[in-house]
Amino acid sequence: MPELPEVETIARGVDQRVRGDLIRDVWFGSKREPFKNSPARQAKGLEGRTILGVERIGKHIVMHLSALSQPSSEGLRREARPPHAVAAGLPHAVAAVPGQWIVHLGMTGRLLVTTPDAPVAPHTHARLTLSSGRELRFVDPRRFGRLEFRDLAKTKAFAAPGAEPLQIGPEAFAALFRGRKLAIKAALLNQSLLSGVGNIYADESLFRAGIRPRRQAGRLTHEEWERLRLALREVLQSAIRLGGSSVSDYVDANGVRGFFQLEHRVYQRFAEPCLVCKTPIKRIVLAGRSTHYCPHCQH
DNA sequence: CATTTCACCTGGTGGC
DNA sequence: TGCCACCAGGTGAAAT
Repeated sequence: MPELPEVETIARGVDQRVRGDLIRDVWFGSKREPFKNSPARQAKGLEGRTILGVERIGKHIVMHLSALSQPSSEGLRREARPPHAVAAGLPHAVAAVPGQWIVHLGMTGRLLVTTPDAPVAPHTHARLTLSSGRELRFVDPRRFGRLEFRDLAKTKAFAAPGAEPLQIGPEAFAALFRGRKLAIKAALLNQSLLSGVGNIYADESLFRAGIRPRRQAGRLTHEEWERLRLALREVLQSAIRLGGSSVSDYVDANGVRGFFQLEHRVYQRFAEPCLVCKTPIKRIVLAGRSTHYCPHCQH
């Protein structure tokens, strides 16, 4: 389900509503699927900690947690610092033994802030009771999502391996692809090169850059790489502004759908006329994924 | 090592 | 209404 814009929207929404809150109690609904480390370990890492902030890294949602038994910090709640500031430097009051809860939504995962009495959806795998009276829930029918707790005192800081598409500059972007033989779309989807791009935004950015998805990544011209970098940035930023794409059931932390699906120009528009030239949109399978492009506008 | 394919899951849709 | 094939925003292990 969620790619960079959807994950960003959810992370911002969750951050807004739970930053500074204290996790009173944690409930996990199943023992196996979504847990990279055991539910017991995760509960131990979460309970009694204060949520310092929530941010997106690649397609991961990273919740920064205070050391155990730290009092809920009013200062932090008021400050409303941008999420990346939390990662950049934790305040010394809580820097001793912080931890991180890392949520990956897979295809169908949702992270929702609700009231405790809201009906519990099927496939709810985690419920965090917060001292403010809110509840944070993780719901994931297909169970491709993953939950993990990390203790920074014992492991190195979490970082997605790939570059952030919204930050990367022209030279670094070109360097990702130079010399590679795989299709440019497959390269865009490779999270160890770029982190955050998925099937929708790969197709949409290639259309906007006028590049066919099957082209060899290493054989694009420098100008094409740059067009692609800018198209990708533009498409991701627009999608974030519109709250992401709701293709079937995606909703943000407040249960609200996104609107970027209305801006899709090729994704899931097979056989429909290209919005630029009226040529029917093609659909192929590439890297095992449904792939859409305009045979006239993309070269 | 680079690249491709497939399994992992559930649920929705459309054809018969 | 039922059954079946096919499709879906992702990823990592296994195969090539």
